[in-house]
Amino acid sequence: MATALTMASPVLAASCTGTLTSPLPRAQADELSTLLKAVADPVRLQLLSIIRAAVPQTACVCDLTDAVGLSQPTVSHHLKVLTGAGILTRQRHGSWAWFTLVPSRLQDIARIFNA
Amino acid sequence: MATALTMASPVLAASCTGTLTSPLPRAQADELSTLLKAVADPVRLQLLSIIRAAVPQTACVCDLTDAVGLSQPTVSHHLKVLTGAGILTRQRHGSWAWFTLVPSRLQDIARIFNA
DNA sequence: CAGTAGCATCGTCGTATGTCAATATAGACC
DNA sequence: GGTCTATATTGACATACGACGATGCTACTG
Repeated sequence: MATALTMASPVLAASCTGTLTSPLPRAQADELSTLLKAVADPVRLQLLSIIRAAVPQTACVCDLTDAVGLSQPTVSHHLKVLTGAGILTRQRHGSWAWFTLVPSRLQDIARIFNA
Repeated sequence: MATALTMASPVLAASCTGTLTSPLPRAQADELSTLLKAVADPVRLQLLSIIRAAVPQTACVCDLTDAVGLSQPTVSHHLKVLTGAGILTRQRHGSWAWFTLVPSRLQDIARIFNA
């Protein structure tokens, strides 16, 4: 029963997410809400803020697990949601998984409410 | 069991919602996510887009109910969530309830991901 | 004072979501 | 190969959320 949001690789277009300037058709509203739901969670906001503050905007799961004080599977789940929304990218270096911010994706969200 | 989000009058500070520039404490992440959850729903995005497109950025429940094709109680519920988040204001004129956009509140959301 | 129209609230139901323990997988190192 | 470490997946559970029908509440209208 994996929803689009829970899939690992990005399933949302990296651009063309739309704005609120004109009445949204339901399909586009669904797409936008999927992106917004990804960031509408306190833990995921914390994870994003931590990764964003890192020198290269990158962090591994173990660091993040310690930072938010939740179990490793839970953190892994949240990172999967963010990755599925195209907000993070995942890279394996050895045993570690490094998650990197996709700034343009955050701009997409900002643009929804700016335009 | 009314949560903060379901209350009618705005319960979130109209400003000072924070950004992702530095690691967020959990309390602030909760506050931010409450605001974001309000807009992370396809129906509420549609409602906002419709109100935003209106000439004075205002609409009544009956118009919105027709536009999104859901029951009146459901639309009323969504409007309550948006009002509780400070994104809409409610005004009764006679029998009608007019909901008006609060543009600064949308800017608050944009600012989270711009900064 | 009815009666009606517009909106809000209540109670309920099905589904989605967040969390964890347990387990599986992948890679490093001996 | 065997073991340990880091991460991912699975299954189960409690809670939150979105939808509706039924009902309550106002305010206009006769």
